[in-house]
Amino acid sequence: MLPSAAGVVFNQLGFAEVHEAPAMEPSPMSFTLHPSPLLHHFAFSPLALFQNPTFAASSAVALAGGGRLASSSSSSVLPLRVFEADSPAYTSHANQCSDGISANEYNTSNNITVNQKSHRVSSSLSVSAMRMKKVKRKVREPRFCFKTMSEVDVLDDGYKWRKYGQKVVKNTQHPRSYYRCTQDSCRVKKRVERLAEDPRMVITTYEGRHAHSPSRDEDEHTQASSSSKLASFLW
DNA sequence: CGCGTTTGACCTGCGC
DNA sequence: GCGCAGGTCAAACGCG
Repeated sequence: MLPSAAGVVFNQLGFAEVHEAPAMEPSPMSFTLHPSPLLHHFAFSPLALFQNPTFAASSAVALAGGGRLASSSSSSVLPLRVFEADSPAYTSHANQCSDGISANEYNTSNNITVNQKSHRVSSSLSVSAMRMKKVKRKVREPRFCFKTMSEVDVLDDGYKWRKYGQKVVKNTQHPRSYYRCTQDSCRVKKRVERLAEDPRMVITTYEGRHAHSPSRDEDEHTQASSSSKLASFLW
């Protein structure tokens, strides 16, 4: 762990982890997310997660998404790392998230090896690497992943998901679940699994980009809070 | 009855 | 070519 701003550390995987102080306290934190032009590339807005009670109750949060994150208890603004689908940085993070490769197993020198081995899963082989192999690959949607400490597997991110599969992944105790957005024309998918090293941590990987707004039916009618306005601004 | 979950079968791509 | 592993499909089932 590399210490950064107060309450925020970058772990070995390069994720920004936001810790409550002390970590035992269950009281929710609130965050201000500064919108980034890159946010719209992703399947959901991290802000919505932070506004969600389930998510906010997590004592530790790690993100690999767009934008900048600022804790309300301090004025410091934490720049989050933004990954594009074909970038090596994204690749390494996506692979680690979705394929359970631990930080110990991973280093930059074996980047290509890891990519090639699991490109079908992550589909984030760099263009040059793909040309090298002269293999035609299906173009995948932008993906990113994050992890949260949570008792529940599926966090409410404002969208409606339908589970379409579950798979036991090799060398892990916990199955990986596959979800698809229930919206007809929407092809966004997400995978949910628990970290092998720490089952308290939930890894969520989003693939694709929603072509619609969140379907939080009743809430939209009953709540006219400024936070929801801000959320819709970000979507 | 409609919608969501479960789960075994099947498909696909990679490494050997 | 074969085996393995991840990803998806779809029928069966459960629940409100």
